[in-house]
Amino acid sequence: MIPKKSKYAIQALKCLAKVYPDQGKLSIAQIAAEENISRKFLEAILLQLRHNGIVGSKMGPNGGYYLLQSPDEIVLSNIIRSTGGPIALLPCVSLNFYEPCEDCPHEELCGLHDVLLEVREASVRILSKTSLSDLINREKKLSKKNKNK
Amino acid sequence: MIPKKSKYAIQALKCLAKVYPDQGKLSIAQIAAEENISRKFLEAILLQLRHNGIVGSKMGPNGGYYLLQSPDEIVLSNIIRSTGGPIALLPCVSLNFYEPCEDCPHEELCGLHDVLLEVREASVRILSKTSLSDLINREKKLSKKNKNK
DNA sequence: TACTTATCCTATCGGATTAATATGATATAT
DNA sequence: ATATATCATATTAATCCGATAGGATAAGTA
Repeated sequence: MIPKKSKYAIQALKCLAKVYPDQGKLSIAQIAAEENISRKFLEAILLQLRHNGIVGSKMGPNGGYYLLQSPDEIVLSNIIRSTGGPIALLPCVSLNFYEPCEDCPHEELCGLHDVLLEVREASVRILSKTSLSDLINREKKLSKKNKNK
Repeated sequence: MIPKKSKYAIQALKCLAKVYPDQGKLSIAQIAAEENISRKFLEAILLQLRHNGIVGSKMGPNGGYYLLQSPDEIVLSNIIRSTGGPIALLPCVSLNFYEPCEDCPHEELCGLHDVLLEVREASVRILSKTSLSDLINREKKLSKKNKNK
């Protein structure tokens, strides 16, 4: 499971992506209201995203946050990792939260390790080819599909 | 991430699978020693696996635990679920730990939900086709590969 | 300059979960 | 009977997560 932090980060970035081209900038308060996220918690999240080079910010009146890359360059795997969310099912197969199993003499001989590597690769494959733009497009399609009913 | 409980369960069942055909039975103490797992913790885990119909047990001297199905019928997804390990990345896409997102008006219109469903399906596809026998076979292959070096 | 608006930053809190233990009851071989 | 093993429930200690507090800093505006 990924933490709420990662989920909120994705939601917030989706908001920023929607206003991207026109020097799109939104304040914490605006995003928090739009997505029903605790204002203070979101503040911490956006700060972290800034430290990870995903968003930029401007202080003062009329300030706010904005994307540093185009919405189709920002992919889910990157967002999840930048906010401390693990993708792998065990630390021993995690890229960013790697920790060896105690008493596993040879990781390379462990069958479970081997299978869970495959699982991680399958997950990352999907998450790293899905960008913010893709997310938005998906929602457009889903909404069309739903109207036809 | 899955809890250690699930990982230990898989290790313990792999032990039982290795002694399966000949009315294979092992005591908690034997498994705990073999796999370096806390004896008492393992006890709780095996109890849970019994309640989930995966192993059977016999009390008293010469007692112990044994598999109730053949090792190639017991798959990883089942073990993980039986020990409380979530596979999905968010509760809203989990089969066994489902919880709707608060303030997500229509789950079916959520792009993230849509993507994470794909991720879960990819993961489950692998985990539900990998049995204890497969795990053991994998380890044999890995060990051969390693000798050739 | 004074004031207001917004981000920056660090510290902290309560609650939940996790991994592990403790304790004693129950069953079954010899 | 006694020793050996599982059964069952309760408790602990540590960690993590989601959220909050409070003040510092920067930038626009009158």
